Amino acid sequence: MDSAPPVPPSLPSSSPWLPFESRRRARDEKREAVLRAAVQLFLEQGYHRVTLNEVAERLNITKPALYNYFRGKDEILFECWSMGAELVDSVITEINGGGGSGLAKLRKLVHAYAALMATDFGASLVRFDLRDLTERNAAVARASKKRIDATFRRYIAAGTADGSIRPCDPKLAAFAIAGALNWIGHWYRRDGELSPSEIADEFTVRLTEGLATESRQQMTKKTPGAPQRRNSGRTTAGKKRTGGGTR
Amino acid sequence: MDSAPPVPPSLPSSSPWLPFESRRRARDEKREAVLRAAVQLFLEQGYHRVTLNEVAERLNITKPALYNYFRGKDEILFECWSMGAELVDSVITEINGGGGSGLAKLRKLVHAYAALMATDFGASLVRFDLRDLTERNAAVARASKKRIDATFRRYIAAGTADGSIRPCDPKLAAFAIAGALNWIGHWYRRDGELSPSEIADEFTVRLTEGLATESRQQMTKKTPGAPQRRNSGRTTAGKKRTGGGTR
DNA sequence: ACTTTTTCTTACCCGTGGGTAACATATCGG
DNA sequence: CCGATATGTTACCCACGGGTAAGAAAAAGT
Repeated sequence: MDSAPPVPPSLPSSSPWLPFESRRRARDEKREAVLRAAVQLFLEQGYHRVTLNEVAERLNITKPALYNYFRGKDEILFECWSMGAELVDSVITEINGGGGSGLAKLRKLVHAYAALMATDFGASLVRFDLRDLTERNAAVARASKKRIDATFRRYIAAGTADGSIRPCDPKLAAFAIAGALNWIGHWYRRDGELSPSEIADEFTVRLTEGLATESRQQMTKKTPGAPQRRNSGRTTAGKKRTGGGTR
Repeated sequence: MDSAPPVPPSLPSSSPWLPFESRRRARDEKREAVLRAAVQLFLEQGYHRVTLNEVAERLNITKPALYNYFRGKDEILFECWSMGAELVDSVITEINGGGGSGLAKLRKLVHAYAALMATDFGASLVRFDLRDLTERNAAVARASKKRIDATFRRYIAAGTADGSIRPCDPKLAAFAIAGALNWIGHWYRRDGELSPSEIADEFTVRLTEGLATESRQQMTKKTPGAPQRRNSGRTTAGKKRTGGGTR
């Protein structure tokens, strides 16, 4: 729990860094506790119906205490949103780091993203209204969303280029897949019949089976390294400019 | 503004019914005008950020005048939602009336539903928060949503039964398809690059190709006689042709 | 022990916006 | 032309909730 900070034992035990660090950590923990309480309430009742008094009450403090950690209600909302965005970002970084065909990467992303949608911070990505944020924060959030969307399209485009995915419009295919995934955040219930892993597994299959070049077959962990291209023509030629976000 | 009531000149002008009817119709037209203005503002800015004064202002009246037609803000929201629900219901009734395999019916539903998501009242189905309604109205809305979801599952189940759809879990398949469709209501923009019919066509293919037993092949354009926009420009670069601004 | 800094509470402000009351004005049947 | 009904306006109420000021209480530093 408390990993000893790199304090040389030769130093007097009165090192000012330890208290400082522990204090900062305590503060961060409290800050995060606020976010956990807030995100739960926001998802449960909706941002506008949750009062800061309620958030504070759940933490056994009073409303003004919250202002020690956040500038205002909308910043709390934004930080919740950011927590979710960071989760997605780390997933993407992880996948980018690994190898595999475009289809393989897409499947990894679908699987992880589906599981994320079943978490509070993950769901907040799609259930919070960016218009509740300040313009500055909203811009950050929009940029984040755009990067995520671009990742879906990039994997799909890469898949059509390497032959693992049939030719299709990456933009619309990404919309369809991301839409189905995002919607999980709206219907998933902790006390429901479906477990997050069940959902993730099933969606991974269902959302990509229509795209794969290799016809239906068990998609094992190992994606065949050399998928025979049934479309031996210059598949890359069909690649449409996807990168260009017009906005 | 005041379209002359269709009064046949042959009838005696003293018929009590015509004035009554025309009056009631005028009232209904105004009521609907309120809904059109409201749904637009709600989608644009979000329910909680729209004031009744704004709605009234757009109609060149004042806030209390709205109370001649609605009991309160939440009822306006509900009526907007209901307009969308009725559109879906009529689509379903139409499809149920016709024949075809489970897959065929599913495709018709996907196509019509996708197009609906690109309309104001259609989008309101998925972008309004049911928790803003009274408990009574929310119950009605939930029931409606449930019926729609059940229809998706029924078509899928019917498809697996008649062999047009491969075996799968109807519940999760319906979630995936409905999710992708519902998400249209969140990203579609009138001034975007994609026309509603393009979206509907593409989603019809993309969302069902993984389910069909018969492998890929052109699914012929036996799309139902939905009044398609004459925007038959084949290229994806559909111009930002957006006709009549209802304003 | 003392000061200083951080944290939290009590008490309050006040803009906002849904909703209402009272009154004015068309509209209609007769 | 005249009441009755519908429709709309001006002026107001007031609950709600985000945000702040001032100071107590608890840690931390010395």
